[in-house]
Amino acid sequence: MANIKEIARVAGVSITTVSRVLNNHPYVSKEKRAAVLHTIEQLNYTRNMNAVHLITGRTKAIAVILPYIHFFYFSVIVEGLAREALLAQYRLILCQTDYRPEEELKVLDMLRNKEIDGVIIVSTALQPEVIEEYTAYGPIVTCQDSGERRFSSVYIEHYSAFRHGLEYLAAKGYHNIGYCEGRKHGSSSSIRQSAYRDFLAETELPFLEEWMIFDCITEEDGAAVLHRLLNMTKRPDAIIISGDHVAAGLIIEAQKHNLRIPADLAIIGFDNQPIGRLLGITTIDNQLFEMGACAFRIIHDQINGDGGPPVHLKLEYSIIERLTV
Amino acid sequence: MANIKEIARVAGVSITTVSRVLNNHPYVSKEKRAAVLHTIEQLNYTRNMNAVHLITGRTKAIAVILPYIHFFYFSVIVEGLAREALLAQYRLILCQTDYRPEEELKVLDMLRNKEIDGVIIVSTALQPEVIEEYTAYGPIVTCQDSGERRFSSVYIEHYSAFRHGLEYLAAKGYHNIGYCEGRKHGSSSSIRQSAYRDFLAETELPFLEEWMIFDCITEEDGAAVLHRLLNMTKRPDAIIISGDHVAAGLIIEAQKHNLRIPADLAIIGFDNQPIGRLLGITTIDNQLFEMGACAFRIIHDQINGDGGPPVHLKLEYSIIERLTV
DNA sequence: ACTTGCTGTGAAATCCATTCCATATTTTAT
DNA sequence: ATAAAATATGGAATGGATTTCACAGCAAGT
Repeated sequence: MANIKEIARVAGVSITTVSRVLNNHPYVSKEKRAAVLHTIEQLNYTRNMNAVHLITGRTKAIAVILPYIHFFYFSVIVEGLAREALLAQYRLILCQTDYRPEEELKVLDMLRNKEIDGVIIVSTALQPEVIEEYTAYGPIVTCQDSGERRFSSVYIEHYSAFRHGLEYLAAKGYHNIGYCEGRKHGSSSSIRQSAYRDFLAETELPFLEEWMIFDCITEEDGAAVLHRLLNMTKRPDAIIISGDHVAAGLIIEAQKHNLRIPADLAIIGFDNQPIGRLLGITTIDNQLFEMGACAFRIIHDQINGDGGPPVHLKLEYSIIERLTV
Repeated sequence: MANIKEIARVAGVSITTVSRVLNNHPYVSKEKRAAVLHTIEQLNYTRNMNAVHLITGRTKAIAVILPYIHFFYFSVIVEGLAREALLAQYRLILCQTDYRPEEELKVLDMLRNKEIDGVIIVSTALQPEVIEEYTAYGPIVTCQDSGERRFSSVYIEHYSAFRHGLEYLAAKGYHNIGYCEGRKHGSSSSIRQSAYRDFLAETELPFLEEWMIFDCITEEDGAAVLHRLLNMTKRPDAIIISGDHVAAGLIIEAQKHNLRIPADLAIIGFDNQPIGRLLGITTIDNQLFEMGACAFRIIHDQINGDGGPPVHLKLEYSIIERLTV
């Protein structure tokens, strides 16, 4: 396979000149440029990018850490990332780590290894302190609210968004409010739990341990929630659910059992998913696509700019009123 | 930043010895190994992987070409890919190309550039002939039925699967069968269209141009389909829809308009999505996760094995009978 | 006529690890 | 005791580009 040296030899110029042509540098005469381009064509030459990466110390690649890709939440964020990456001609390395810390650390090590120019953490099992140690090796952006860390973040305020949802339900006259969550442990999950507990405590609304339902990941988990609700001696009259698809599961199952929404059970979801739009689910929009897009733009700026202080960008959520409250 | 030379100097050994330790090669004395490891620790050294990639000519990275990630179909295939990639300790480079040929070609060029060890094409706008030209530079696997090409593939037989669905509807007594498709142009889309036309022609069932409905991508497109159906003078009594989420949109909208499923309209979907399970949609399961997993295993074998002839792996689909037919 | 600045060109250093080859020492087999 | 094999180690070539530096020629400014 031809290399730059070969091109130089055949074209009768120096290696430097070939490199200049390759990189569109000035100060190459028309004749030599043409000769080089012709030789490149003729020998079917392409640059070995690994050599370029080695000498430049850049790869135009960014790693994305997330646990799974086939969840709506993650896939929309990645969609936002990918759109911007395409525009900026960067590569995204999808590092699906299943929330395994050792795998996530391997990805951060890629930053030390110079394999990548930055890391975008969509969701992680790692502590912020651990992530901070890697800021020495390159820019890192999270899509979680991690406080004033040495790495950047794009986030919505889950505490506030969640409370807003609860206040909305309370204002509509619902006083027995349940709560559905995905993972029990997890940074934004914990924030939402505190918001829930704090709100109920402050407003002196009833709090039952069994009204906090965890591990609701899929549509079918949502359907299962209905049966748990039906078996309760005291049942909530409203429920806040992280994920419209889970809410959809609950609603569809509720229809089968003639439970009226919102008369018997009010529901507010999250993520503003298409299925929620269709079913008329009242939801909290958290700008997932925009979050991905912003995360990319931030890291891109940090890679190509001054590499100044970390950016903390708060996105605004909004409650979309529909028919389930 | 420390490099291997520095480690060798400080540890008082040769560069070769450091490399041996790094790569777990035999023939290094306990003492020297310990000294090297200690120095590595002390100087906080890590390999520059770009140098490794350059000299070895391998990157343990595989590019994945697809148009969007936030569609169920693609995200589940990628989930399958990612699981296997994690096991094999390979990196996936997500190349979301929006079906732009020029971007897809750039990805294939990465194979020439030695940036990646292989390419998995989940869905593409390129012609098979174009893809074949790149097989010279490394292994390529598609998740589409492309015939006996010089690149590998994992696929289900869309023609046969689609006909099977139609036969199933016909056998159940439905004779006016409509058809909902995502993109009008596209390789598996065209195959399904032929299957539809062929079947109707052969069985002499009624064929109306307006019963072929295209650009049904989202749940909401599915809902829109209902309104098109309602406005038809002659309406199909059954419909086959590529994508359960689109079917779900149609079904949910149908409920709102008191159209009974399947009495007024039978529906068969594709992909065996969770939302379909929940709504009891009869569907054709096309093993998306498995398709991704197999695609990865095939390319992994080709990279690390003999690099023999292309593999063409056919996966079996199955009709899952539920309540909408 | 003379400095300054721009254009054009190439030699050589650099990025950093892997690996082939040569050599030295020690162990095992005959 | 001696040949053969295994262990241990390092020198130097290699992979393929970018970039700094030095220098030459030529046009413009004073």
